[in-house]
Amino acid sequence: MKEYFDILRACPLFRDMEPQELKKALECLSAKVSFLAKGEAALREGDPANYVGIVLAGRLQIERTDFFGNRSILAQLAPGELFGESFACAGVKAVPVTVAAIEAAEVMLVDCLSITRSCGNACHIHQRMIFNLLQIVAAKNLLFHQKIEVTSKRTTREKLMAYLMLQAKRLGSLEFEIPYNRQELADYLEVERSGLSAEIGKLRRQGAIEAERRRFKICRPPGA
Amino acid sequence: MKEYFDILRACPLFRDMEPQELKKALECLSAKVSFLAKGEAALREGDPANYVGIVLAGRLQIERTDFFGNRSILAQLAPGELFGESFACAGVKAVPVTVAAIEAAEVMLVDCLSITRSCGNACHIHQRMIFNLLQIVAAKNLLFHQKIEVTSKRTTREKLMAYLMLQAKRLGSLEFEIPYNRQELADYLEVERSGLSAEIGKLRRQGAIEAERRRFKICRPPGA
DNA sequence: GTTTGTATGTTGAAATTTCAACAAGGGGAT
DNA sequence: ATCCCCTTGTTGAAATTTCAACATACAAAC
Repeated sequence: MKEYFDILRACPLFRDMEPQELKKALECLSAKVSFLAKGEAALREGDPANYVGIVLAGRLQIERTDFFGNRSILAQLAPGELFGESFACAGVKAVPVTVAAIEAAEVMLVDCLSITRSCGNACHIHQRMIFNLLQIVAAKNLLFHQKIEVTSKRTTREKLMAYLMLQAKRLGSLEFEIPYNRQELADYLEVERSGLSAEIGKLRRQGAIEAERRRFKICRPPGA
Repeated sequence: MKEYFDILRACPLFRDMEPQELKKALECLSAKVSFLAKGEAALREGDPANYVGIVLAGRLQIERTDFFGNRSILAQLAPGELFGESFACAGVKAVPVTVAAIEAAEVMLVDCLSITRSCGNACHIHQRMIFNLLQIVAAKNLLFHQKIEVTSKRTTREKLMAYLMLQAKRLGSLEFEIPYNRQELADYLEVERSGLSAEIGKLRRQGAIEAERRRFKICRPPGA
């Protein structure tokens, strides 16, 4: 577990914990580490929802595919971020999503009970983790709010601009890179890829944005 | 605060607390109660996000209205349920939603810090509330997951059927009542009201469902 | 009973999305 | 350089949604 110490120190689950405490916490958690190839799943739809996952390296994507094969992307995860924690904390039996690596990745899986159930000797560590978990789950909530805000727009164009404006705001610049390619962006916005490409082309020709692969620049904010 | 004691005992924030403890907790929280007329807002978009609200009576709706006046309904709240807790716990400055009463209602507002900040004398009560809050926020997360699952469908028909199937499953019967009228249902599904009405009519004529105001019956599950 | 207002259903035209299919471009492997 | 695969852009037809407008039904108020 030593090699992951620095990543874990930065993980919000262990926020405000001394190195010593983190070490103790890790002993309590009896975590196991998995290595994932690109495309492999850390959690599959239907798996039991006891586990909290922590991304140690690489990037993963939370997605869900319906009956007809339509993929919907819910969020993307970077090192230090958690997944599965909402399902585990809410006490559902099975996870309704798949968490898949979009590049080679490493994750740590922890039984959620070993976080929330206080152990005898170091109770305040568990309390700290529970409190941190609360903030993490609440922050996830905000992410979903944002996704809903974006996807509730009725046209591809509006969805795209809403998404881009949010990213611009988040990153503090009108020029930025997004973590999705076209297909993934379409699956996040819940629209058709070809229609999205068409709309990007139109906005580009109108001089509202510049777009080159994952790099975007907002030249004229919408409503102007 | 006495008159609300029974509602509060059933509120998940106070789960697994003895009446004595609940009483102590309430002293800590220094809550204030508001009475709301139909249509009045308990929380308005842009308000500071320090407060956790608890519904004491009546029903409220979490909604958000964009630039162009398009309303989007995120969830509906019944007595005992919380609102605003995610924003407060995530530490955002302002709430991005409006919580409005759809009928005369009473709510209790509590500063979130008074929940999460342990006080000197009854620490375990705060710990219990933090733990309960974690489960509540996680459960909210599931609600958003469901909404996203429904609204990610591409056609009005699919959204409607996905929503109805979820309700049927939740309520354990193919015949049930929904909490939304047509306009509200459209705002939840993120579609046009007239298109929704048209689609309901079509499904009715095809014998797939029966629908009368808020009462629905699924006669033929989709895919059959 | 009548009035009034709200909720729901209907319709046709315009706008938009989806779908399928293909073209163009980039990057890596050999 | 060539081949191959993957990503992105383009296009036209079919399907769907939106929009505006109006008809009908229902419930509460007078």
